[in-house]
Amino acid sequence: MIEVLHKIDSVFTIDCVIFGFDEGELKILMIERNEEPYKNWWALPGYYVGQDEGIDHAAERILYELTGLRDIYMEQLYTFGDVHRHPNGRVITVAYYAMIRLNGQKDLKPVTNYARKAFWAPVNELPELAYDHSQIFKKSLEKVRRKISYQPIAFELLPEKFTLTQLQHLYEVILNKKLDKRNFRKKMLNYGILRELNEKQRGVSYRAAKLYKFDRKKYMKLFQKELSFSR
Amino acid sequence: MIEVLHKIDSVFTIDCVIFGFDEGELKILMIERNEEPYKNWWALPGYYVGQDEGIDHAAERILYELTGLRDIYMEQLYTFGDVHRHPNGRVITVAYYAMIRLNGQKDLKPVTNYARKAFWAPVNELPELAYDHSQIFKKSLEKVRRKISYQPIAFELLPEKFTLTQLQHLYEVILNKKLDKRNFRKKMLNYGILRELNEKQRGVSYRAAKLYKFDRKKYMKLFQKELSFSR
DNA sequence: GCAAAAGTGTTACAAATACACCCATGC
DNA sequence: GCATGGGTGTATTTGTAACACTTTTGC
Repeated sequence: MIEVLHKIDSVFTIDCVIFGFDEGELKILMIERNEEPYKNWWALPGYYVGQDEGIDHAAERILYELTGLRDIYMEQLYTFGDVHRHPNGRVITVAYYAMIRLNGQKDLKPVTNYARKAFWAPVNELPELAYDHSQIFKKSLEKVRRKISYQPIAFELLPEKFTLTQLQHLYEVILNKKLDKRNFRKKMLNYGILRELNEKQRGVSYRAAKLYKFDRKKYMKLFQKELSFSR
Repeated sequence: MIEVLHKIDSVFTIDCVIFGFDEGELKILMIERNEEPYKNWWALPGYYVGQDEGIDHAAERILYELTGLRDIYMEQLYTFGDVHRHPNGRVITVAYYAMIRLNGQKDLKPVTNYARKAFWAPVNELPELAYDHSQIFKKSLEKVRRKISYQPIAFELLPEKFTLTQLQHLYEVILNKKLDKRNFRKKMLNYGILRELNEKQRGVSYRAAKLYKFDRKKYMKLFQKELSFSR
């Protein structure tokens, strides 16, 4: 018989990985920290979980306080609990992630002064982040890559109306590979989850493309049939 | 500006979902609790995380203390943090899962007396479990179902040497559907990750089947090529 | 010889891939 | 008229699905 440890309190936080797509680039929502440790460093929006709140709810609250974004549906990614991940001692964090539409630049205004500012950063040009946030970011990018191959999460990132080429570019950016135009369009249209609109692009100096909408209802009907863009 | 909560301690635990396969049934490792709350109830092996240990390490320690099993590689499943999931107050738990081989009945001997005993229970006949463990179990079963469709985790559950029929039965049990014998064998052998042995089943009262081994090296070479048994 | 499971191939259909040219528009 | 991206079809290959009978073995 070995002696059993008794109840031990730990400090507990949430970090949010929020993806956006803008100017043909995949971006991630960052804050600039205004407190020690890692003062002035870039970090994922994250903070302590309250004693009396569920963690899903805490994630939404924290994201709002640090960035001003509300009502973002996030999913849990992973929990990070290395002993030395936080310089002040044992802090366990649950990472959440979401993909959102950047239509017309939603205002990013931290409601606390724990963050000096919040901003979108291209995922390809990130410096080293505070704590183990670089690792958390890396893991969420892998997750998004896997997930986009079988679920229509790409639509969350695009404006409501989009062209097939925009959609394809987004897939290419996330999967980091070129896709064949004809095959991509054939496959996408075959799923039957896009609704063609009676509308075209405007203001482009070349042939205007048709606009499409993601048809959530039709998608829900297929439901089990998962999309596949793995190859 | 709203006021920001300050550091808040939470109680933090790990729960382990361990799958096994025996007598043609999928089983899960349970303990019978010896302490309040939920004294005498069935529960997943789980306990408090130490102040100075990483959570992955804590998972291994806790599984050992409650069941006597050592060196089981577990993966993280999900973190459960509803406010009311634990009657004694706020307790956040990280669930881990693993699939293991039950060769010759490994001894199950709790090293603490927090568990009265540990035992294998068929997944189809579980009663309601302590805390939210029924929910945790349900989520891990879904995960295993998804994962077996694209990764060779089935081999972890079988004895080292097995027949194709045993392998097929395991897939059928986990996926909860019948598979076609000829197609299954064709597909499996085509992957090239099975090594045929110069050995046959013994002690059966019908035509003895060839035995196979999972060839981990060949699998690692394919690596990216994920197995598919989704339909 | 019979019960019980092992073992085996073909055909039909669906999905994925590779591949190149003309079209519409704004300037 | 030219630059730019929009839009389209076919042939090939690959993978999946459906399907039934003979063989081996222990008793």
